[in-house]
Order: sequence, then structure tokens, then C-alpha cells
Amino acid sequence: MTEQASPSDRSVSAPIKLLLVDDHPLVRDGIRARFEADELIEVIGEAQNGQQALDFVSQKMPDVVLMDVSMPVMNGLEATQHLRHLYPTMPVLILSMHDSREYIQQLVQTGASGYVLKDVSSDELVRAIQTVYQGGSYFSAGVSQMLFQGQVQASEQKQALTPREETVLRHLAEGSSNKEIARALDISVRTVETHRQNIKQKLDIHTAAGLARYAIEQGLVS
Amino acid sequence: MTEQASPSDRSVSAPIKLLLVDDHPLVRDGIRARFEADELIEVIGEAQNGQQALDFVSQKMPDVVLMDVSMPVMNGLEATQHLRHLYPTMPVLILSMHDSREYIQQLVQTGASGYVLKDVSSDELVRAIQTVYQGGSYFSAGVSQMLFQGQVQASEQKQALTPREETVLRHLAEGSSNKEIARALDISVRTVETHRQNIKQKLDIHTAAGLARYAIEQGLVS
DNA sequence: CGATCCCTCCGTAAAACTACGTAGGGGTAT
DNA sequence: ATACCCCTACGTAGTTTTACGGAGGGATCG
Repeated sequence: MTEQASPSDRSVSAPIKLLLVDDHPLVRDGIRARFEADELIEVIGEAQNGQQALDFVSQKMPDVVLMDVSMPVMNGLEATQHLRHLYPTMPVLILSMHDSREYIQQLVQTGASGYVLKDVSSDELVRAIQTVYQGGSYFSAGVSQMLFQGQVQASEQKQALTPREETVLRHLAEGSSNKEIARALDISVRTVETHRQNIKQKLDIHTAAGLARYAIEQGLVS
Repeated sequence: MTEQASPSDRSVSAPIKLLLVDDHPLVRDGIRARFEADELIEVIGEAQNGQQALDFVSQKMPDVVLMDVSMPVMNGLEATQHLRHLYPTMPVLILSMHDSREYIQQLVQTGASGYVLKDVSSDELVRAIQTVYQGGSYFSAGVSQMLFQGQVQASEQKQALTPREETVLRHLAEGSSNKEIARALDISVRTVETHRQNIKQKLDIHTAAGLARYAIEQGLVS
């Protein structure tokens, strides 16, 4: 009978206060609609990008943040980093379409409490939210496998790209050749090649197409 | 007082029967939830991919098909082509995340009655459905501009890829080299090269990264 | 049957990319 | 000042991709 809602008496007291972060109104509407009839979860706010999410959290503290990854202005990865820094205990559940390993690992290392793919059912989403609210971790089927596959060597290698490398990668992913990138950035082709080498080594990707794919998944282009 | 519902008396008789085609349960749930309270539109079925959509349409004729583009098994473009062929008058409203020109033009030329981006509001989606049901066309803001920009020269060039070419492109966009693709498909490296050449020529793209980007935009991968 | 398209494979040559190394200059942190 | 990282650039070598050409077998359609 305390005022403070603790995980164990959640179902009989206040619902879980959820902040919804996704740039697609349709997706937000959908999730909101699903939770409207649900007494365990209450959507107390929506945000269209990471920046709005941070603003909202600073005003009304939600219990859980449900976060899309690819968004304009500030993407889910950055937003999660900030959130983790500002509110270390606030659970962030990632809602994403992508199931690539590098992607997920990066987010988990950043501090996400869970990761669900957008092809989950509503019911599974509810379970995931409840789980992270109670301090646990939740990962969709398939996601967890990937995490534990290459965890050992992956945890220390995945290095962040330097700003310049990111620029080169962006151009590359748009379909430019080394020569074109060199012209655009006004540097030598050899330098572009060097950057490309370093990128490939850091990401452990070995084809131009693979790099393009990675860049797009990261939201670096288009 | 006729049994047959005509566009003009829609609001006082039977609601618009809608088929929902999207591979993400969350999106389907969301749209369905939005229309549950709406008496003008009734979701009479859902499909996770183009094949299922065709199957459903052949059994229960919906008034409008709301179709996502990037889906496994059979994507929205193919499905729309088939639908247009089988049921020339059935309105197909495309619901997509992508706003690239080639993309939209291809779909419109295929026979889609409308094209809305996934960042529309629910209300706009309702208007779009009503519009195409009544025989009109509906395009999100921004989309229509693109359509009329480069309409002239674009209408005759963009050739469709053959199934085999699409398969090769898919592998390529996942980051595989020609050698790896050849092994995977059990064909010669030279054949893969030929396919790649033909793809590049058809799409007028000249780098592996560009092809990967195109494939991802088309929803061929991940 | 002829025409056409698709898939398969090859030759040749140039261009681009990959892989590994080295290295100087500039900035920054300790 | 020393160490470290980033950006720049080059050498060399091998591999892959790009670009152009031709060609045979199989399926389909008129």
C-alpha cells in the first residue's frame, strides 16, 4: 500500500509509464492503440526523434523508453547513449527492423536493456516492456543467438569510426568510387583508399557492397 | 437502397472492405486498431507478403488493398503487378517508407492507385483509402512533386530485373563477392559477372556500393 | 518453325579495389 | 616533452570488379 510502485506490485497499482520514440506516426499510433486497452502499460508520451525523446524524459520521467533506431535529427543509438549517461537506471527497449549482428551488439554495449524486431507480435512487445521494467533484459528470438555467438572477440574490437572515416563511408555508400570521393573531398585517391582500408578493418567488412549496407543500416545515408 | 454499395452511398451503407498487407505485425496491429473504431473502413483481412495477399484477394474480394512494399517472399511491386493483371479495377494503395523517385514511378507505372509514406497520420491514411476507393489517386505531399518532375524520360528506361538477376543482386547487397555468390548459387563466376553487368546496365548504376544501396531501397534485402 | 528471352559461360583488357606495409605533420592529452 | 590519435600520402602486389565483346542451350510464344 505504498505510494511508490515497485515492480512486484505493478499489476495492482500504477501502470508502467512508457515513452514511445519512433518517427513513423503510424507505428506510434499502432503501439499506442494496442496499449490503450491494456491496463499494465500507459503511453505517457511520444517523440519523433532522439532529441525530442531526451527533452521529454527530462520533464516527465517514464518508466521505460521504447525506442526506434533509424530516425532523423538524432537516431536511437545516440539517444540511448545520452539516456544511459543521464539516467543510468532507466530501461531502454530498442524496437528495430534490422537484425544484423554488429548493429545489435553496438546498441547493447551502449546500454539498451532489450532489443525487439519490428516483426514481433504485440503480446511479445508487452512481455518485453514488462521484463525490462523489472530490470531484466529482453531480446527477440534470433537476436540473442547473435549476441552470444561472437561475443568474446567482439566486445573489445568494435571500434568507432573517426569523423573523416564516416564521411568517406557516407560517400561510398551513396555509390561513389574512390576517385569520385577523392575529388569531392579534395584529397588523394590513396588517402581515400587508406580510409577505406581502416574502415573495413574496424568493421570487419570486406566488400564495398557490405560497407554500403552497413552505412545504410547505421542511418549514415538516405 | 440497393444492395450494391456504390462510392456515393458508402458512408451510409457497408464500410470499405480493406486488405492489409505488411510484414510487420506491429504496423498491421496499429492500422487495424485505428480502423476498429472507424465505421467507414473495415479490415477484412491481413497478409504478410504479396503471395498471401494474392491468395486472400482470390477468396474474398476487398474493396481496397493497402500494400507495403518491402516484404519477404513477394514484395509489393510484384504483388501490385499481379493484382493489376488479375483485377484491373481493384485499387491498390501503396504504403512505403521510401520516397525515392525511381521507386515511386515504378510503382505508379505498375498500376498503384496511390502512394503514401509511412510518416503520414492516421487521418490522412483514411482520406487516401477513401480517395482510391472512389476511383481517384492519392499521393502524399512530396510524392506528387517527384512524379511530375522527370516523368518524360523516366517512363521508358527503367527495366525490370529478371528473377535470377534479382537473386544475384540480393546476395551482392548482403556483401558477398562474385566468387561467394557463384559458390552459393552453384554457377560460374563469369555468369555472376554477366548478371552483374546486366543489372548495372538496366539500372544505370556503376558501383557495387550503388547496387547495394539500390537493393536495400527496394527492400530486396534485410 | 522462327523469334525472343533467359540463363549459362567464356576471352580480353582496363580500371578499381584489396591488402600489407611505411611515414610525416598536426593536434591533444598526460 | 612524450605519447597517442587522426589525417594525409605513397609503394607494391595481388585480387576483384568493370566493360566490351561473343555464344550455345532451353523455354516460351506466335
